[in-house]
Amino acid sequence: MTAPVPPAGEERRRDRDRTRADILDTAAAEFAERGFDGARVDEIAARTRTTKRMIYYYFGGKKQLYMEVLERAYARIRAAEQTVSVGHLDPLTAIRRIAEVTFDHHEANPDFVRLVSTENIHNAEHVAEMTGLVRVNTPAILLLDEILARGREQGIFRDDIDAIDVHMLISGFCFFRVANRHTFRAIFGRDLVDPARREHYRKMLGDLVVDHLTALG
Amino acid sequence: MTAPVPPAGEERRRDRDRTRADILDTAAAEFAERGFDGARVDEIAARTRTTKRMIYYYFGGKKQLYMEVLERAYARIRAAEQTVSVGHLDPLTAIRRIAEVTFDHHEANPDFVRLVSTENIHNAEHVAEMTGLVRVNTPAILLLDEILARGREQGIFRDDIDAIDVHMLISGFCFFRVANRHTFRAIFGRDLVDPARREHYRKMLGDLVVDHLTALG
Amino acid sequence: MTAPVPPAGEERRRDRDRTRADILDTAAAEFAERGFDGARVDEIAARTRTTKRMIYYYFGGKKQLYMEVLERAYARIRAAEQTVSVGHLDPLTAIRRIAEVTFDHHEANPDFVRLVSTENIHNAEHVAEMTGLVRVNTPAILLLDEILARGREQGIFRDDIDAIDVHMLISGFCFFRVANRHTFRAIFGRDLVDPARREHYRKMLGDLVVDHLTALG
Amino acid sequence: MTAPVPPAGEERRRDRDRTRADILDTAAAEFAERGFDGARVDEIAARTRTTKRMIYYYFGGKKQLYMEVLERAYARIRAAEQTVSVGHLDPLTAIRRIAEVTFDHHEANPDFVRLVSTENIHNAEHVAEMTGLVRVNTPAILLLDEILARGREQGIFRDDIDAIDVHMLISGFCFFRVANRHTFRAIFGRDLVDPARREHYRKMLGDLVVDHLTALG
DNA sequence: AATGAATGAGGCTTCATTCAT
DNA sequence: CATGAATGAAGCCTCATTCAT
Repeated sequence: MTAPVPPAGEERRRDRDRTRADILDTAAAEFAERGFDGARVDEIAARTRTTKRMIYYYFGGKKQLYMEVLERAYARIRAAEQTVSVGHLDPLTAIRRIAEVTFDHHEANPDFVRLVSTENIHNAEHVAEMTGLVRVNTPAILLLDEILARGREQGIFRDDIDAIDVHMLISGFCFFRVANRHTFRAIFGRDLVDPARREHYRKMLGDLVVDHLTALG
Repeated sequence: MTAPVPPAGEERRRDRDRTRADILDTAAAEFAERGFDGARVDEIAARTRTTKRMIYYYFGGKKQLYMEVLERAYARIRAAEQTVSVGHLDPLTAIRRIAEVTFDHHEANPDFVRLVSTENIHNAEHVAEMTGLVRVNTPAILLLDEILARGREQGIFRDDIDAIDVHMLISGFCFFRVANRHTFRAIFGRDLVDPARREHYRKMLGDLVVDHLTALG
Repeated sequence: MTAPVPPAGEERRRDRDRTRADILDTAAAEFAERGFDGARVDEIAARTRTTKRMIYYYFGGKKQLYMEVLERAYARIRAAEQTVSVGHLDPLTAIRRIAEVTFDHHEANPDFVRLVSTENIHNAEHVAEMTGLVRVNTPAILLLDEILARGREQGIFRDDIDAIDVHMLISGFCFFRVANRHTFRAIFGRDLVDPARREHYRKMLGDLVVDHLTALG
Repeated sequence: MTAPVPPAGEERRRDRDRTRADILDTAAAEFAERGFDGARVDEIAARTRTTKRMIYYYFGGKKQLYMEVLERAYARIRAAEQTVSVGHLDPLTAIRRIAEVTFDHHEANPDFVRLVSTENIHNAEHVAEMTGLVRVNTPAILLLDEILARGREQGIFRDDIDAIDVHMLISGFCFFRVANRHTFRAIFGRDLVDPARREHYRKMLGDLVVDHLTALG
């Protein structure tokens, strides 16, 4: 009875979503590559399957496009964090695991790092407008909080460092290594992202955090 | 009534230097505030005692002006580092002192931090062209190197971390705290540069470095 | 529970008419508010129960929509004029009555005034295409003509002023008061449409016409 | 001793002024022809000796250009009015003279009329921003005021009509005749600006004002 | 009869830079 | 040594309209 009529609506929606995603991917690359002001809407359009007009049709403008790119980038890093389950690990191992995941994600997503750098040059004015980012990011803190609490209960962690401090320490290390890679290399002659040194820095970060947390304070 | 005959050559040179310095100061603020692409030559000129034409006259263009700004910013931070004399201090105290000086300089010079962020968005292409920067920056590494060597001799420092790693660790911490202040605050609700938390982070950095260097590795 | 079977044809037609009327009302407001070039098809659609696509479906385009709006506006003002019956009045009273009706209609329909202003900026090119407008407007002149004739017969009206001149005089007064209200107020500080001055101007117009028509010429 | 050096500065200024005037003239024509929203910056530029860029250099933007056009148009009509000296004329003749001057100026400057129509479509928002227009326009009222006062003293003018009312009456007549010329012609078949009818309307206006002012009220 | 998605053409504006003296 | 005037190229965005079902 029900003829296999092409599900026009759905197919269109899929097209629409694909086009949007295409634009978002391209825009993410362009914004990461050149920053907000350096990025060109024409260039994004040219690297896309569609036309410049579609950017305005789907996103409204350069700024809104940038904001969706940024929001998606944050969502992804937090999603990656959520995949690690550390509930069953002892505090030391758990904290090391989190450091490693963060390290890996920054390394794998230099564009995310560059977007965040760009956003800070703009004083986080766009992020400030994104209600929802707080919600998306708090799980990361809650997780650390729980691990730190367990560590303190066991008497192995100092107690003058809170979850946000640990997050800053880990993120700062990972972020700087990727974000400042270029000036660092130009000035000190060392490529912080050289694969040959990857394990060294990955371990260094874990040690660093553990050494500090387990020190006497 | 009788005006003193102007000692033409010298006074002109002084004028020239003053104008250049005026432009450089203004440009530093503008580039730090908005990044390279966001900065406007017109805006720099407007905030200056002179005219836009002079920027081209003295510097050649936006890019060259930016490069001089950047070069001066690096020279200043390294000069600050050179003022500390740690030769007479024991390795632990010396390394703590260096961390503090770096911490203080980043805090006091957020514009430097923003310029370096901007430069990294541009893949350090300008810094790469600045041949003198390596020379200006190596003393910082040499100093650390000497301290680390002393510490290792005394058997109190681990030996799998070199001077550049320590520099990265210290700079990364100080840099992130200032550079990512805005997104961090928007997302986690904590102002990393809040004066009330200044001592906490300053001590945290020192502990961090020392805890790690003195751990067993 | 049992929905009444829709009398398809008629109901559809009614739907159609309602949608058309909805669009026309909204478009009238938008064109009056912003002029032809300032009006936005998107905006009209947004203020409507239907979608932009329907505007093209029912009217063909912006220009045709504008023309229907204009035609309807003219039809309405002339219809209002037809409601007054002055055949039984003496010429003086009749002419005063017509002046008042015109005055009232302009005051009550500033949108009509603005549409006509807009149309004149376009050199009445649309009105010129509207073949029916002449027919719809001649009764107004014929009416005046008849009154003037009676007045002249009675020896109370001068004879160097014809019906079209009187119409121009009355319309001009009423039109200017509404159309140029804004510049007049900005420049001379007087709101010509202030309710407190309404009777003054309404009487002034009647006097004006009568004084002139009954003068010796 | 003083060589006839070309007065560079002055010459340049003259060039500048000529270019500005060229743009203003062209813009006045374009804005009058098509209204604010219908006018095209590109079109103005094309009809000019210079380029589109110069419009932004000299005026800042479309809106500012429009405002300067409008301001100049008002200044000109008031300047024309100031050229008539009516102090020595008896009130009746004086008021007739003013009506004629106004009539002539509207006829000679249809662009002024169209600009004012356009401005009213925009609710006089630009005129409202022009401080100074009030000052430029009040002399016209003061002049009328003085004539009306003299007429009343002599017992020949009614006293329920003030200077602003008279100005409205005269302007309204002149303005409508030019502004609504096109719709009027399309609908009633009469060209109000036909030279053959010029004297008729010019006299009609004078009579109208005088008949009304000298009526018993 | 009705509609959501798409779009080519053109709009206004801004930028770093150079010209001409 | 210094400068006011000028500008080509490119930027972001909006418009009325049509496509494809």
